[in-house]
Amino acid sequence: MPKTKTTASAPKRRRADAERSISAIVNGALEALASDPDASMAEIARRAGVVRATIYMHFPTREALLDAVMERSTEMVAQATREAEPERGDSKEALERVLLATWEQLSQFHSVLQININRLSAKELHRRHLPITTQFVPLLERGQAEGVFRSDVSAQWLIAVLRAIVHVASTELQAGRLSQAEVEQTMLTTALAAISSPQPARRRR
Amino acid sequence: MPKTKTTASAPKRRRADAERSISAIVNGALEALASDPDASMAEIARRAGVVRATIYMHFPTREALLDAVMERSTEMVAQATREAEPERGDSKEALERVLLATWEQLSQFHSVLQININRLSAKELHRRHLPITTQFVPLLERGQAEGVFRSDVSAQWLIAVLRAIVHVASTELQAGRLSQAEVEQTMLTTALAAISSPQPARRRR
DNA sequence: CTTGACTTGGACATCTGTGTCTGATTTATT
DNA sequence: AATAAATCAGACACAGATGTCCAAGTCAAG
Repeated sequence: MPKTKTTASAPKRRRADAERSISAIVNGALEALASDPDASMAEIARRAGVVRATIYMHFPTREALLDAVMERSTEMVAQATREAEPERGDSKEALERVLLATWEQLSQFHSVLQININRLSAKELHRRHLPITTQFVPLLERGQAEGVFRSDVSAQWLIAVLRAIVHVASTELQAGRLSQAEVEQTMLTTALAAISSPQPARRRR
Repeated sequence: MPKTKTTASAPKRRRADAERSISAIVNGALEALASDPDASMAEIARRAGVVRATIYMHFPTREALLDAVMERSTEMVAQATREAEPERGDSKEALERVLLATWEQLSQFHSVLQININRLSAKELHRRHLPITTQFVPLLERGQAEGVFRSDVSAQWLIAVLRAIVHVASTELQAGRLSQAEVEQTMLTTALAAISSPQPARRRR
């Protein structure tokens, strides 16, 4: 019985061990590329506990594998973002919540991001990040409408800035120039400062 | 060959055409790497109007050439920064002035930066950027002392944030998501917002 | 002008990585 | 147990890049 309530539009019926291999490969790739952005297919295969030819059984080319890796990465971040419920509650709090959630994921994937910055055009990169970035749009626009986030620049720009700040926080942490303890706070205050609407006479409570 | 580590302070007496070749090569490399971060030595030679072997006459290895390219790039940015006089005048104005100056340079070198992000460790990268970054320190610390820039985070962090913002502005411009006209203003306001000291009880008049 | 530094053009060896193929073997499914 | 799918192990062709080398020619400097 094809109990195929599987994923997207292409439910290839594969054997169970094939499925296992595929995820082992993608995981291995993730692992290998994290430590070396130019990791070869051989190295990836090694980490996946698989022979190189097996990779080509499922991914016609290296590019295809990288695509799969990227899709998986973005999906995980998108998932985490979604679970942080960007639409719920106070704008600022929601933003902090979501930033923290994506933040944790990003540490794993910052090298994959680097890879994709290099191999994809800026346009393509942007397109593939949509599953993540689009989730921020309603949040930011709501905040803008409420006067909480600044409206003199586009929501798109705010998103770009946020991403940059999260990324730089990750970098500074890894470089040891920020301690584990202070990163999150630092990141959040800076992010908030960067996108908050200038307060002519806002009263804190 | 007892080649003692020749730094900038060891001006080998070369013939005039050698000097010419060297700068042609570095320029060609800059040009080639800008359009393709993985440009081969052959491609670089072609752009420099030189034969491949000539490159090896002056740079023992590809890495050495990349180092030279990087040094030149950072020196140019450092120069532009210096000329913007980071220490002069009102903190905020000085910062804007300096940011605009480096901003113009960065558009040329953002691909070189990418290359170095990949080939160098974060520590090494940071070290080589010192000629630029150190120039920001006095400016930012002065601003912090004046209460203009926020002091609840380190000046180092502020620098990292500024760099990220400049970089993202460059990216957004190239992607066409910001117009030539609005980039600079957007960048400046965001940068200022990100690092300005929070006004706890600023009163409107 | 003469010498030596520099460049050219090309050949060459070497290396690394990708992608293909094949035959033997294991494994999942029915 | 039978069958087909998947993996393994290893060889192979191919491409591209790096770095070396050399013989001949060109150019700058004394």
